[in-house]
Amino acid sequence: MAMTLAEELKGRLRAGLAACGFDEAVLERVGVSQSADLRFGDYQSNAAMVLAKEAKQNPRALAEAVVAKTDVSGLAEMEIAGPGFLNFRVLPEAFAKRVAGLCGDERLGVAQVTEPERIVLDFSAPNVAKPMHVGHIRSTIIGDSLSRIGRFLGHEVITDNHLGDWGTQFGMVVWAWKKELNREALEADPLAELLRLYRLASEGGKADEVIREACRKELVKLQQGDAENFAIWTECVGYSLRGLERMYVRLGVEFDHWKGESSYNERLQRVVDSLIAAGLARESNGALCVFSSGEGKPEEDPFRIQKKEGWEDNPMLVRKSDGGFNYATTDLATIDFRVEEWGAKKILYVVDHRQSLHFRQLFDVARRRGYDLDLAHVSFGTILGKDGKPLKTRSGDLPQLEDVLNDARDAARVTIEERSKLDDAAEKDALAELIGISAVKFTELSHHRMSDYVFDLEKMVALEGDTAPYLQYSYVRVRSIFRKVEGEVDLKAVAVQLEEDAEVHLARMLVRFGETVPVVLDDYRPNLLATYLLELARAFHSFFEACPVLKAEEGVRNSRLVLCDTTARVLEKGLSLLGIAVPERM
RNA sequence: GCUCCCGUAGUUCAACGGAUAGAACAAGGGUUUCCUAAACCUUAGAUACAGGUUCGAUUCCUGUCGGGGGUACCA
Repeated sequence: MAMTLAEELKGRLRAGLAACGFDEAVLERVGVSQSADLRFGDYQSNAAMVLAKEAKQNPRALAEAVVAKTDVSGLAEMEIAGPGFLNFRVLPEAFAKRVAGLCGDERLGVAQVTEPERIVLDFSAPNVAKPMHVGHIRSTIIGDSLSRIGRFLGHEVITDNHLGDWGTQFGMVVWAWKKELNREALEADPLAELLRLYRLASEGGKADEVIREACRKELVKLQQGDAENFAIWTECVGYSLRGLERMYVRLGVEFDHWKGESSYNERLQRVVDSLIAAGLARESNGALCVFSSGEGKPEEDPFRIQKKEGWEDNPMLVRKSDGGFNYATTDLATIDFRVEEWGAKKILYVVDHRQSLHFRQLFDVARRRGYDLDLAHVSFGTILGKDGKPLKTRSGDLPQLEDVLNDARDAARVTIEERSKLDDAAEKDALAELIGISAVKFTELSHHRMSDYVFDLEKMVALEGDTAPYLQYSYVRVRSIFRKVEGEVDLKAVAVQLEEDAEVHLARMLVRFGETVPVVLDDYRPNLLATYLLELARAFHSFFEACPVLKAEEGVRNSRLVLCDTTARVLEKGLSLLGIAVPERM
């Protein structure tokens, strides 16, 4: 029922085209989109240019005919521009009507999807043996935001933290644990001791093949059910989970499930058996592998690769020559589980783009096993240092996430001391935590997920410009107005009137919320929502400077209060979809 | 070698195939007896290169150059 302005205009335009004699099939392809530049109106359509070409007519002549037959009265003014664009300039009263509608609308103009999907969202997935580092924020923050947006749009989203609790790093930790564990250190600071053990094995393994081999053997023993290794593993996981939970609480991220790789252990043999039975896997160099299906061109085949000698096989290993399983096996078992137990129709993996080949192989094998599933790798770029080079996971020198969050909080605390209106120290501390973490999250979400991301803590916590605090501040400014309103105002009964440019523009931005949120899921791009919110906040701040609210004559005042209230609600909702909360004062 | 991703102002980032490529930071100039100046207003400044498709290309295709990733027992 909540039709957006773009949809309403599209309907009017199609009716006009029908009146010009175009048939249904043609009308289906006609769209109306937001204009990038307001000089060309609010919305535009290229229908006349497209249709004129097909009908071999003059586009501007066709446009003239369409304008004559299209009724946009009460909604917009139509004009023809450039090579034949149909531009719609929305009338202030139409915006006013829309804003009044938002006033009583819980969903703020965002329609529910007509066909809800059951979507499994796999994100964050840190390794359990190590503390979270900055490299984990992309998946965690993007995934969390996508889950919130998916749910708001009406999808059934199942979030799952697919912990790395069963891989090679555990062979390393177990090996080092047996050799070097310091019980006292473990009791004093379990995560630090676990990290020490991991590094010991990691560094040792780099230099010494014997150590690498020993670690692999410990892993195989663990995976085959060795009691001692399992006991060590259980203890390690317990410590790690407590540390991880603390981070997720701070980040405000929750999961429906924490099903780590280990929970699929008993399924692995079955997966492998079924692959063999289906003729999909065979042995090669001691390992069990899935090879190319032979369909398609070799350069598009994830199982083929060209080396100097020509095209060679590039198989996916499902069992190593030492008998251990690897994560391809686990991922296949995980797909089985998600389909069988959760009825998944779609699975999204929010994972680093470096794993794209793995996912291409995985998805192809799933297809060959007969699944008709929508599988998507929501990949993202690398985190870079200020030198422009990737922060390498293996260096061991990545800043830990906890330190980053603390630094952000502390930087926010300094700014608060300088500028805040608050005086209570505890309140300032809480605000610092909120603003610091919001700033980190928003920095992440305002970037296109595919671009490499320069990690610059100073800029992240600068707290000015295109940042979360800018948005939060605009919310605070609105709330401040409402604390000073005298008397009760029934906003739903107000006649909204838009006179000033700043009012019209703010209304325009408010109305666009309903057109913005749904497109985020088209290509899994929270940054589109982040960008929209910045633009909305900018419109509000300009309005705030140009249009006094409380001092205005009552009718104007009430109309502006509606704009203010709707702005606050859209900001609050939009930020919450990004996983960011708003303060009442700052 | 093959393959995937990325090349946009000095810097960090935007831009469903649309019109004169938007912001922010940094730089310059202004705004506060007035609802929170973490703000507003304002001045400068960019699509790596060469072709192609198109009425129209930052966007799609081809090639070149540059950066990063992946390329069988790591995840």
